[in-house]
Amino acid sequence: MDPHLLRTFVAVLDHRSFSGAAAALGYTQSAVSQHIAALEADLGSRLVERRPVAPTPAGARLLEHAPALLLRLDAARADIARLHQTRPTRLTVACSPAALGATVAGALAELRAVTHSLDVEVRVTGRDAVLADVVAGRADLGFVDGAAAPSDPLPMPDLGPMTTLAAAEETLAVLFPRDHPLAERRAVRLSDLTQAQWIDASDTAVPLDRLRAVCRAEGFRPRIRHRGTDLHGLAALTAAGHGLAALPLPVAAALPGIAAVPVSAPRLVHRTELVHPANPTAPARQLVDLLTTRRLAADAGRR
Amino acid sequence: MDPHLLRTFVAVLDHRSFSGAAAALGYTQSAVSQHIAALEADLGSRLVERRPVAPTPAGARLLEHAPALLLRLDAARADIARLHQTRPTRLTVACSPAALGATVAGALAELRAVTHSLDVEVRVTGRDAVLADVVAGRADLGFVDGAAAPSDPLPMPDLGPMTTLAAAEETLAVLFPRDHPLAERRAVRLSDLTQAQWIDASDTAVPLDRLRAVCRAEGFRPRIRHRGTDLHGLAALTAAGHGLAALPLPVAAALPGIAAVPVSAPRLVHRTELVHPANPTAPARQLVDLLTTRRLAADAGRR
DNA sequence: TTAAATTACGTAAGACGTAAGGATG
DNA sequence: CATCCTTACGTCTTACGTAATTTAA
Repeated sequence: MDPHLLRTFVAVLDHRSFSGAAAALGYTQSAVSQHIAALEADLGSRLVERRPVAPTPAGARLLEHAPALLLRLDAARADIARLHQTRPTRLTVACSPAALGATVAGALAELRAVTHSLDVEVRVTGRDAVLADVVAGRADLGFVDGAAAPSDPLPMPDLGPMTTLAAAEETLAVLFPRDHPLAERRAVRLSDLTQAQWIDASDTAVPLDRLRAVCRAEGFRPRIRHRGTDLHGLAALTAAGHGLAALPLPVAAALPGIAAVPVSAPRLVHRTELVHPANPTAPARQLVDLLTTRRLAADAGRR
Repeated sequence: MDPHLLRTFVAVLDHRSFSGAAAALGYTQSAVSQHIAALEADLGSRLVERRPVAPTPAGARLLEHAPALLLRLDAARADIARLHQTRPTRLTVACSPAALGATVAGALAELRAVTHSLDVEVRVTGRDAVLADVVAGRADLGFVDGAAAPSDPLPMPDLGPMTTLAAAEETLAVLFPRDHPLAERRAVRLSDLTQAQWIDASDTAVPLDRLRAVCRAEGFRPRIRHRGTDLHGLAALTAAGHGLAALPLPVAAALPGIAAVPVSAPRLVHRTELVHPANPTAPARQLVDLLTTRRLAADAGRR
């Protein structure tokens, strides 16, 4: 199970094609064919159904492991690379769309005010890509968002030594089209909406399986899928009646054409967490410190 | 980062010797030396200090990833192997020592009574080895134990698609020597014992870092280390005054020469969880079903 | 018939063992 | 000086590309 073979395996199933994967990876078709054959020989099962290209049951099992494995391999490499990097003058922040709210933007502004000649780059990507970027060292730190019980941490996959820090907690809201019967409500119960039409926008809004988990309920069946990280596009889909979506209230309230209604039950918040490697880069540590002291100040002020 | 190279890397640091690792892995010293050199060239850092053999900082980082990576590689292989296995006539159960209490033993007995010609094997190992055995397919399922708040799950590392099931909850107890001042108490507060002398017996008793985690306190400093899975030996160490240990009360009460005192605060239980792959073998599923119906019966009886 | 995967085969790189060479306690 | 790691080198295996062959929509 050479990582190269796993990488081509994943690419083949992503592209649903041997030749497509070959082009993407810079191999010839033949090499890709040999890779898959080698993996299948090694594991003693057919992994890929050909024409059309699709995973066999064994291939499906392998697909549950291979991406995580490749990610952690990158994480190991990045962890070591961080050791002999010289103190960098650039801070790269990976961020999921709903995490880029006032708290995060404000903290970044404060950081730029405090530091001189610090080049800050913000990459807005899907939730999984944030973690992947941080873990593989393509970003110094990341902000991920999700729904959770108040002061409960978000679940994170185990990809090596990482530290998380609560960055913000906001009211969770549901996006309705303006003419929806519930749009005028002061609040809605999420558990009443399990049978509603939802938009599967796992990169942008709170993923539906997360809603299922925090509500401990089935349902939240998607009607349409939204790819990408475009909040306005998502709002447009909701406004046009394609389905509902869950977002933090401050973000949702600023979106045009929709009604944002706070969630009253179960008691949930929208949570943003900062995640960074256990051995962060210097500017990353600076931002972490800044957010920590901010939180301490806020906590003190609240008393 | 070929898995073979990672494997020798781990072996070298385990054995603190190139030649020792070579013997263990069936290579020549030379091959091991070349493996390490190849890894170091690939990652661009020295990973191993020689004479004496020890990890460099970069090597230490890699050591946080390599074992998990290798384990998951085994997990992937085992997951696929389970697919084309024929319905087996043997059930292999991996079990940590404190998990093998009345509930687990009883369930196994019931299973043997119900099934004909089922060969059951129980492997008692350390906590981590239970997971490794299950994940790598050396056991059909495992029982792990630990301390937790009532009805809270034990934390599990993410090693792929796995299912856990609460198997038993028992009172948590601390082992004292008979002549200890607290030995006659009806109950003790764990939080009062952070400064006591403890035995580091992470394979057998509740690991000290787990106690720190559930108490949210520092302390529980080990005085002596106990390796292996021998409950009676552990009791002997405690009886001789080497230090305290935490175990489930039913197990602890049966040990000779010591006093077992229930823990009253923080509110904690000793928890045993069954862990099995998402695609379990047939007899594993049978045992899971048996335990589930048992729990349902117990829950019904309690009302 | 044609797009697409497999097989055959040649070259070049890599992996491992043997054995000689260094370093270190 | 003895132990243990490294380097040099020879052999065998493996990986990949080119090109011919087979397969399936």
